[in-house]
Amino acid sequence: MPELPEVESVKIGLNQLVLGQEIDRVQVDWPRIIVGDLQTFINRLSGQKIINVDRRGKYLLFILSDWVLISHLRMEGKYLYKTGEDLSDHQNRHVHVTFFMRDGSTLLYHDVRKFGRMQLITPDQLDHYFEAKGLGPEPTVEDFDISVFASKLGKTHRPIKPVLLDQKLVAGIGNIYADEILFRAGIHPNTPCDHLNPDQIKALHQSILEVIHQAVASGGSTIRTYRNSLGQAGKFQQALQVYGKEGQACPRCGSRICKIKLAQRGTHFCPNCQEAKKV
DNA sequence: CTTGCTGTTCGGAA
DNA sequence: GTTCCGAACAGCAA
Repeated sequence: MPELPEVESVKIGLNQLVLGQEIDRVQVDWPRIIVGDLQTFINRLSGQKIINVDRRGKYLLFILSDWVLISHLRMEGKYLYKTGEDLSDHQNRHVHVTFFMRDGSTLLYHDVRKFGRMQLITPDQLDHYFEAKGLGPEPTVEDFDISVFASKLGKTHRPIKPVLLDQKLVAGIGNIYADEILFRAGIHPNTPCDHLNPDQIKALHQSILEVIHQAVASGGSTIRTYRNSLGQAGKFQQALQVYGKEGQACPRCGSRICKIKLAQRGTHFCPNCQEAKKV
């Protein structure tokens, strides 16, 4: 489910719900969710206080007294917060990790496909963790430098879409926003990166900043099942122009939106507005 | 019933 | 270095 805007919305919701809560104990019903030793994970979380909830790319970061809990929601991970009296969803078969708080409330991790992952690291390992993954800059005006972006694009002949997805040139873009960004920039998803001219790179950089910013402001997109931790759907799906619009009229020129498979991912684009650049 | 599709990431093989 | 494929899973549509 979640790309950067959805994770950001989850982060904001969690900060309203669990800030200052102290974890009493943790129950894990699907051990594969946890990276590293399960018992160590459980032991270390007992007694930890939630100082803050942060985000880097699509990674959710629970800043605890002594540890950082890194949580990746992958396709369908969700957090549900329940007060002490509210036992709904405790028996839900898709709840795989339960955080029992000292005040009796609970934080449930719900993940239908069980693809999500959680890992504990120390605060001083945080920078190294993301550096080791090669995670690119946040798509913000402050962090996302166009000259660095242009330089890296010029070094690869790969099609632009999978490059946007691989998190290394810029963090947080997933399949939905990649298609929307390329449509707004008027660039065909199959265009080799080293064929993009300076105007196209400028348009692409600008589209990345704008689409992600607008999606964050809209609380993300709810395509099938996404909800933030307050149970709210996103609103940006109403602003989508090509994703999931196969066969519909392009909002700019009226051509029919195409859907192809590119790097094993469904890819939507307008064959007229995003014509492949001649090589 | 079967097949193919889905918002992600990782690792192995060609 | 790049690309393809499968794996990790469950549910839904055709």
